[in-house]
Amino acid sequence: MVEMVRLIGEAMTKIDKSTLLEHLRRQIITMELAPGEPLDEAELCRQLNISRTPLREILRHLSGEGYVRIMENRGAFVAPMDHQSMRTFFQTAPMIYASISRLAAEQATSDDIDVLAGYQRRFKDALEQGSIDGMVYYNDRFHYQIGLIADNAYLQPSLHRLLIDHARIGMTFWQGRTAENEARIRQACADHDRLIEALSQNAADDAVHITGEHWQLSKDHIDEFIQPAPLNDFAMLVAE
Amino acid sequence: MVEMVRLIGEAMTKIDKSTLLEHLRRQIITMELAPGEPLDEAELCRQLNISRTPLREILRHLSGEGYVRIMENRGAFVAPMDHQSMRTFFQTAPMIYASISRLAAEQATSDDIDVLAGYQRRFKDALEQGSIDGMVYYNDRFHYQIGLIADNAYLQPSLHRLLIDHARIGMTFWQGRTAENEARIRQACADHDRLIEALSQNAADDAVHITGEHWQLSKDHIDEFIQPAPLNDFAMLVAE
DNA sequence: GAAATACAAAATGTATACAATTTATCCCTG
DNA sequence: CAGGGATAAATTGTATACATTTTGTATTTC
Repeated sequence: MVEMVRLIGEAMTKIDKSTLLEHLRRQIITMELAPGEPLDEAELCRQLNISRTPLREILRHLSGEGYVRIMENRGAFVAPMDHQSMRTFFQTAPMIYASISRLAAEQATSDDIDVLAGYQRRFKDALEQGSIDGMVYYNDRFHYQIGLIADNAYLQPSLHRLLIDHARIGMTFWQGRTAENEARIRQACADHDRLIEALSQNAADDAVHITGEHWQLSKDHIDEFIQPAPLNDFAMLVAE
Repeated sequence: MVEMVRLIGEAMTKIDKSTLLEHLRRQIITMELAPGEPLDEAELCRQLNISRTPLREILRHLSGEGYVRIMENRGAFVAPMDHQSMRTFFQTAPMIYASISRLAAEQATSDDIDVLAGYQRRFKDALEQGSIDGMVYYNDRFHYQIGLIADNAYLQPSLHRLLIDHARIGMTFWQGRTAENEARIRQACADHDRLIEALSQNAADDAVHITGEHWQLSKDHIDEFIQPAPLNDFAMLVAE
């Protein structure tokens, strides 16, 4: 919302296309734009201060990246999240994350690490300021950057789609105010530091190991949060 | 080229957008449009008989799928293939192919198998007629369909990008006129039949195994074709 | 009063004119 | 004649008007 106001505030000046893309990506992964929400062309044109032609190209670009779904003659929607995608997510993420981490460790240069450390720094800033949006965004950018370092054009599109939904599924991760969750977030932050260290030393096995722990931390939290509260009424009725 | 003429022939009638997409995809994977080739908007508009606005949206759609690369203010190009992408391809394909096969075997329904068998049938037709374009295209569709059966939205984009380059890297596979290569093509065709059988029985391990052999067959051929002809001049000069 | 149809409003899809950028050509300078 | 820069041509990017499709509403019919 803050971002939005800022952009609308500058609505008079010409804003770069890639900035608008980044703006929309951020709104989607932070769920400021909810999954499945319809994206009205006319309204977005007003908000972003561009005409329909470039907006439509931006929406199709985001569609290609998996942020948006476009239905012929029915417009654009924020990529939906259903039960099926959750199941598939947990099935797929560990393999891709591990592969990307290994490749990134093998490829990483000093410059790569600098960029990565920059995102981790901004992530920590957001953590200190208690900015949930910021944490979600820079955590995403951090892992996205590892994907860039891995430099595998075939795995990247899968990683990107996983990151979109990981950000959205994991929103609760950053929100919880319990002491236990506070500790988990700090652990995640520490994982990042360890991962940077492993990557900078091209220690592939270490990087994969840390990534595994990092994934488990996130997964445990989500499992716990989802913890199905079964409706026992039916069982009580038919049991005896 | 045949396709092209057909489309131009019908240029007067209105052609569906998805048909144009499919047409361009086919031209790209069969290398009728060469990797890196610039795609002139005006010329494509004339050929496809549409105006620039929908063409640009089509090109951006193809860009999202990895068939095309778009450079700001410099137009669209057929996705390039460099040495780096070859290396990455061989590194990545086995893992994704295996995963997709396993998931497809777990998910496959009778209807899925029917569609898959349809592509295999058309593949065989192309094989009988000696249509290289047809073999490349329906082989691609066959494996693409297995991706759809696997029904994993996170792995599909990676599979799709692999299939684009597999079709292009493997073009020589279908062209060779040697007896040995003839046998290899028939083996590939037989693999497809075995794979259909395994998928229809939801035999995941079998499907993965067959996929492994199928991959190895393709890889051996490509290895052999590429067979590096090392430049020994330098070694001779410095050796003694 | 519910269902179906016809009409009206709104949204998306396409064509075209214009603006901005890139690329090619020509001329000038050294 | 090579190198550099200004100008012209070509190409891409954007805005807008119009066409088509979808969606909502009201009316009709049973």
